[in-house]
Amino acid sequence: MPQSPAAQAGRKSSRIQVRNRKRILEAALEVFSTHGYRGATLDQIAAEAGLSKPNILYYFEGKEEIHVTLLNQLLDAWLAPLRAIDPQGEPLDELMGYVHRKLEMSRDLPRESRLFANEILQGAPRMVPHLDSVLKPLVDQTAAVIEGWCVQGKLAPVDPRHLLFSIWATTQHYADFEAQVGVLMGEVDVHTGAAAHLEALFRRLLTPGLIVENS
Amino acid sequence: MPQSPAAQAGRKSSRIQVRNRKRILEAALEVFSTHGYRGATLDQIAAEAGLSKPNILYYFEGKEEIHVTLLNQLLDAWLAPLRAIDPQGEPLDELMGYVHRKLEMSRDLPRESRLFANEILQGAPRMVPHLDSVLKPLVDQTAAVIEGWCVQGKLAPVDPRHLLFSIWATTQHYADFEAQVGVLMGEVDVHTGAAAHLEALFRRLLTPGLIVENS
DNA sequence: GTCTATACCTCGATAGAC
DNA sequence: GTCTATCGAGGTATAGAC
Repeated sequence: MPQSPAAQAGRKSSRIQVRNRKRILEAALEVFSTHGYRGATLDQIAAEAGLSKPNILYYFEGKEEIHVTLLNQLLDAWLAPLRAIDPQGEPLDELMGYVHRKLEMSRDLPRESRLFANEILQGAPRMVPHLDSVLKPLVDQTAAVIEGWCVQGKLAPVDPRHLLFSIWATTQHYADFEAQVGVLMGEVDVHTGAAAHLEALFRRLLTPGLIVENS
Repeated sequence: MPQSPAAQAGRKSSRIQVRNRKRILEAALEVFSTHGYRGATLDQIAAEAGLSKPNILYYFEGKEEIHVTLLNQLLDAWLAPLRAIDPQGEPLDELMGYVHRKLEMSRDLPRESRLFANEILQGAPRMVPHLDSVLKPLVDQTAAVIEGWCVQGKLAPVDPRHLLFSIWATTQHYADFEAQVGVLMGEVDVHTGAAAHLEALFRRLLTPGLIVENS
């Protein structure tokens, strides 16, 4: 009597099982990110994955488990640039590097961005525990580092958390609101313009000792 | 044979009809903004409005018409601060005033913010025509004004459209991602801190002639 | 492991009494 | 104008053959 892979926690999986789970999650990312949790259907995911609907449910207990698995699995990669900030590095370089890496992620991984945006926008019903246990400690830690840089005078005084919000908001905007950006910018190279703009925006904010030029 | 109010285009409406349509739209704003279009149900809207489900459908042709009506009706109020930018005013004051008005709208009208965010995030299927006919001309016009200010040296050189994106993204972030902001900031006064942060962020970007202090 | 068939439910919309 | 009752589509999930 074969047990569903969804139920067998620690058991070893065959290559085909691993491959199918991957295909399902890839398809689910595509569908959930464009239609939201409620708007996505198992039919769409099955079609996208090239499997039958019952076969999907052989690998996952249900729609919700697919979604939660996806969120938790992608959060690590999504937060990698934040973890990569080096407390020993040059403060301005570290933060500007973070801005540009986040912007590149919006360009290269827009589906991930929209997946999280959809979830948080609706109150993060399936992610609050994870936000609390994973994101919050990481942000607290990073905030302390930035705070230290400010005290040392390596950065202009800034509230670390609001700074992070601004970086997230401005960079992810290009992925999350792409429909609107597309209408307003037409066919121009959005990414290059955005990179230059955000470079100016955050460098001016963070550079210590800026004053108005005497004329 | 009574005709549904939904069908009678130009006919005069009774006071009770006006009131009920208002109650339905108010309820719909609450429900659509927290669950998205697909996640919202007529049952929820009916319960929120204190009416029965068929009664809702006496006033509107269907779920979609309620949503479209809501979007088109609220877009005007939502864009008011942008229209309020005065080409004759002091450039820096006009733009900083816009930033603060947008931030106050995120605090006072978070449901409107999330309603639009949900819609645009999923490709704005029911709003692209309106974005094109209403938002785009307004943005083009405002961009020209800002461009002029830059040429006159009243502002630091800046791409007007990316500037607007940054203002929208940073201010609306506090409404759209409130669930995440709440987890990361706890019970502190978010609005006051955000206002101070955005004041610094955009004033530094836009002030002409900033240089690094000689020490 | 994967399929067809189907049970069962939720939801949008309608019928028809009042 | 508003209600109860209900239809039919579409959705998640399961049964059971292969």
